[in-house]
Amino acid sequence: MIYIAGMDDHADQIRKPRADAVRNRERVLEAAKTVFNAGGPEASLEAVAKRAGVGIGTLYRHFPTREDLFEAVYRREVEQLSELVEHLRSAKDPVDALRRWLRSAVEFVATKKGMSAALALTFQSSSELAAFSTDRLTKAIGSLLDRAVAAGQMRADISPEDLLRALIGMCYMHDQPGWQSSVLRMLDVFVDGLRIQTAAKAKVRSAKPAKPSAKRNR
Amino acid sequence: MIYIAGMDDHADQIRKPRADAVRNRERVLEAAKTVFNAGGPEASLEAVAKRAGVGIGTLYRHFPTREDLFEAVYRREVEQLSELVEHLRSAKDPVDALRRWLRSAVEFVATKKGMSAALALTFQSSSELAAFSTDRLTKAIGSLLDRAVAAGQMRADISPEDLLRALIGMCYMHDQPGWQSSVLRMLDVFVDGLRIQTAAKAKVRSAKPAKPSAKRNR
DNA sequence: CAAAGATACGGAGGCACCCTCCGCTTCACA
DNA sequence: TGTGAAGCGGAGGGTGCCTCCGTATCTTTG
Repeated sequence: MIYIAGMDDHADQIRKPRADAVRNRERVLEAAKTVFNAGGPEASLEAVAKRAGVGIGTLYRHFPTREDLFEAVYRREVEQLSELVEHLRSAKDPVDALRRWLRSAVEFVATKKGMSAALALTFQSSSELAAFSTDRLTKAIGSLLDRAVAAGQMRADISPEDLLRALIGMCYMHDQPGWQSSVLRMLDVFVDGLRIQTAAKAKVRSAKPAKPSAKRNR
Repeated sequence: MIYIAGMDDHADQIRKPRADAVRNRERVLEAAKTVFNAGGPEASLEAVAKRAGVGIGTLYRHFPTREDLFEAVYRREVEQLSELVEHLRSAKDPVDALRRWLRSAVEFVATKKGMSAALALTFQSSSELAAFSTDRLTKAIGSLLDRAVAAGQMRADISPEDLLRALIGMCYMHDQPGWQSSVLRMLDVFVDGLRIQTAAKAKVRSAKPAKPSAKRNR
């Protein structure tokens, strides 16, 4: 829902927001996206203000707390991720749909650097973004999970929260070389564990065994 | 290896370390354990010094960096965890041994609060503790894993590093209510996924289904 | 035991960042 | 174009990090 000039509120007339305020807010957001993606969620807010060409006071007026700013930056991203479920709803194999969504999530974290920290907030703070993310992502996973369970292909004793936690946890380790392939492998194991084994498919299912015998000891 | 007074180095005589230095080092360690366990690894070092009844300079002389202090506190803990493997080596079922060790690790994290952060370092820094932990824990897991693989009960395409990463990742979410049972459930799923299914055991194996149908949507 | 070094102590001080507050500027509206 | 509401910037007070060095304390030697 965007406010458009000329879209008169017939109720008490409201002053049009000042142009410079709008502009500055946008600049700060843009700068924050860059800075957070580069330096993680601990990055200096003064650096953000500087990069936005704005006083520190201005930054704090628009986003009173660090979380507010973080939230504004990553809310859209989380939404995008959760909407990915729509595309997968029509897939034939519900287990595979879940697997694919999880992989997309990993891809997402790999691309946007601040993402994993944003997701981690889900289980660590009670900010607004946390609530939002938890809700959206839980529902997203829940719908995939339900379908697979209903089809009798997946055990029913795992909640979406559980799965989300596992996903986020694994992605949180995202700064070692090779983390991505490792996580993908783990997710496959995971999904295999969730699956209800039928006699016909009782064989090990692994998507792409990284290397037949993984390197041991460094 | 502890230095004992009277245990003469026959080489160049070495001055006995000053008593106050030894005492202070110990005090700082003790204080740090408390403070880190309470406030996490970001806790104020000045608070540590204060609690130790020592100047900040003294703290820094003994432990030049935050990591040094953290390492000194948690090295012992990690060692203890890795030694737990010895007890499990004799177990009959190698898969179960692995499962048990993982559970112990979770228990460990639940008890010592700074632990999960210490473990997370493993994949995030290149501190000495990180190297030490990685080495010890990788070997610990590796030995359990190898046994299960050799017995033909577990797939071979997962490395100890992978598993460690998954474990740490899941534990990293350790500050929400109910995390522990959630993680335990996840670990069961995980081990199930690792297992090579035989026709005889092709049934879902779940240790203790938390609640038959886990709460969905909050 | 006393003197002499060697060693360690403490905390002041410089730096970076956090966040608040308020005098000054700029904008929307009339 | 005047005017007050809205917004701006950055000084300033607070906290924590870490370094540096004058002073205090300990070990050793005579």
